[in-house]
Amino acid sequence: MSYDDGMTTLSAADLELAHGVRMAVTRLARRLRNQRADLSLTPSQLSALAALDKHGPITPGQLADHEKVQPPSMTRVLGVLEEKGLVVSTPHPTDRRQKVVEVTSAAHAMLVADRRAREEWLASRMAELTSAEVAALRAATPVLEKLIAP
Amino acid sequence: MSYDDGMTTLSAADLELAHGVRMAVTRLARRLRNQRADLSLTPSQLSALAALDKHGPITPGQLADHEKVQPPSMTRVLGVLEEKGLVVSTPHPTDRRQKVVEVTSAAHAMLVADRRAREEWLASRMAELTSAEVAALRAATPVLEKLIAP
DNA sequence: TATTGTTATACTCTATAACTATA
DNA sequence: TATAGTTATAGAGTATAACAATA
Repeated sequence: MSYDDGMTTLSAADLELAHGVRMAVTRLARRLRNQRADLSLTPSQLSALAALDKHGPITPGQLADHEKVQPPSMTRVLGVLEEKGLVVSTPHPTDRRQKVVEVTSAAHAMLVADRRAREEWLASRMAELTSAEVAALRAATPVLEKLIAP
Repeated sequence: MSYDDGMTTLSAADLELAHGVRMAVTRLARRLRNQRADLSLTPSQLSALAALDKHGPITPGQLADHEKVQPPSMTRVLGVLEEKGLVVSTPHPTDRRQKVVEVTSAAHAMLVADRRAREEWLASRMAELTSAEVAALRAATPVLEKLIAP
């Protein structure tokens, strides 16, 4: 593959492989999303809950920053999630203006089960591959991760 | 890889590979989405425009079905796209209740340029891979496509 | 005085219901 | 009478502005 320093032009072969990778990755990601069970949450609610599960107990302001929404929007999202018993809030240990929210164990279990179900779907699809195809997939996974890196 | 006929249990190794593939594919797809230029369109508008570009001149009703929205919603989306000069509508050739909408050449060029830019970004990322890594990617692409199929 | 979070209010997007034109 | 599309209206969701509590 040619080296692109911003001055040279990418070769047609480079772009053709990039096209194939983009199409395959984009479509498989969509298929995986479609396998998601109906959790009766809006995209914003699910995204906030997953971020909270991943980044541990944080304040609503920090979560709003992470999710790139305004604080009043996060107030509403957290209100719904708390009503559903998916998050709980506790007073901030040192600053009484703030509070700290975290996912409940029920919400964590729900998220884990959902990820697991999608991975089981993918594994069952992979069960129809030849061993050479599985090997190709295994070899490519770290390469895909490397593309994501920076 | 073990064969899953719906009765046997998936092995831990199967699920581990599925986990790695899911993570890599999901994250790379997100990175690719983030590379999208700001086209000043809402997700619904962009999705409808892309579907219209792909599936040729069709009626608003067909487009609403494809996009899984109600006809009145599509009326509004198409109104915006028409105002922006991205779609044009013509009378239906045989049924005067219907009409046919299609993307303008400007909109088509915009979509092509946007895809091209994302593929150039990906190609520039791939330029930092070793030739063995590129080969692994090339070998895995048809496998990813096979997983999507149905 | 500055900051965190909430409440008040407006705007956007999509849905259902009602309407118009045509088959 | 049934169908395609539009208009009227309501329900979510998010934003900005104003407010209350605390640092």
